[in-house]
Amino acid sequence: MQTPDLDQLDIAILACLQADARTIAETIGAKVGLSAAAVQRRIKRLREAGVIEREVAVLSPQALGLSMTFVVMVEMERENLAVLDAFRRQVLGDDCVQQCYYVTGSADFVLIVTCPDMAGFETFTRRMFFDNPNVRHFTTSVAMDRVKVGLNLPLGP
Amino acid sequence: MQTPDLDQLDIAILACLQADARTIAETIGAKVGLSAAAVQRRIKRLREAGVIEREVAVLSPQALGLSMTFVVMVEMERENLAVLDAFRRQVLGDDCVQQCYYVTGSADFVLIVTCPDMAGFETFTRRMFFDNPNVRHFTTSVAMDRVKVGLNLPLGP
DNA sequence: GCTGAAATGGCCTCACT
DNA sequence: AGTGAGGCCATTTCAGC
Repeated sequence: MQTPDLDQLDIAILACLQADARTIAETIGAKVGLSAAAVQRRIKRLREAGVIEREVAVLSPQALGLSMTFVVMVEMERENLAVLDAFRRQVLGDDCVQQCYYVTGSADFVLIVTCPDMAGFETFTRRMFFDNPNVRHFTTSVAMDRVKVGLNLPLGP
Repeated sequence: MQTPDLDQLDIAILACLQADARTIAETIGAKVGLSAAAVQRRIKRLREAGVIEREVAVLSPQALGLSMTFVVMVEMERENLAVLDAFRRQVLGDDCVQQCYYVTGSADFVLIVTCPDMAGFETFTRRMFFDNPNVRHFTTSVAMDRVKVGLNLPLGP
């Protein structure tokens, strides 16, 4: 990543695309005051520059039977690189883990986990935590409501 | 949401689209063993049924100068509906807040926050927490690494 | 260099089989 | 569900600013 000189037009285009990637160039052009061709040229440039990392379909967790979300704070036994890396790999390979952050503070990792039900989550905790001697402690919070699920980054000043 | 009878072909199509929403129907068809038109018919159905909620561009936080991510646990003063709803609205209107979950446990809310820098986060904490008498306590964890940022839901059995 | 207008080409859509 | 005609949209080209 090297060239993030984005003008206001780029920002406006990005705002449209992160709201709806299927917005046609003509519509965007009308909003930002550019021709459709110019919009598409900029989109192509933004893709190649990596400002637009990818374009994805957002699926409904409910429709897929994944109605439960959990926030889990994980504290590791000893913070050496090998242990942390092993846990990273385990997290990356587990489909239940939607997100994982390696953080400062009392916990080492924060996980956002989705499961079909409570039983699924128990199976998850077993394979992820109880079977892992390097996990000292974990704290689970059940998400009663997803107030905000951020896919959009704040744009503009 | 009422009609989640998805067969294996639907699942396979969804897997393609949540990896890359720009995958053309012909390519998907070759993978799953269907004609392009059949794939598009299914995609249309999945969109109308709400299984595909939307299609969005994923932007690079770095490219937009949002290099810092925080996990914040928030504890409210008194858990009455008015206070909680007010906080919800505040969260929804704040661009720094990427995600927010209302959870069980010692904390009431878990926030995922992105800011350009530490100063930006301090400004955020002031307007969101210190200026809010209903916030009893909050704990910040700085994300040193985004190990996994889940946009993909686990598909299949 | 970036823009807008027009021509080309690709993909989606729809009617029909 | 597959096939093919039609239409829409992205892409390229070219001239102008």
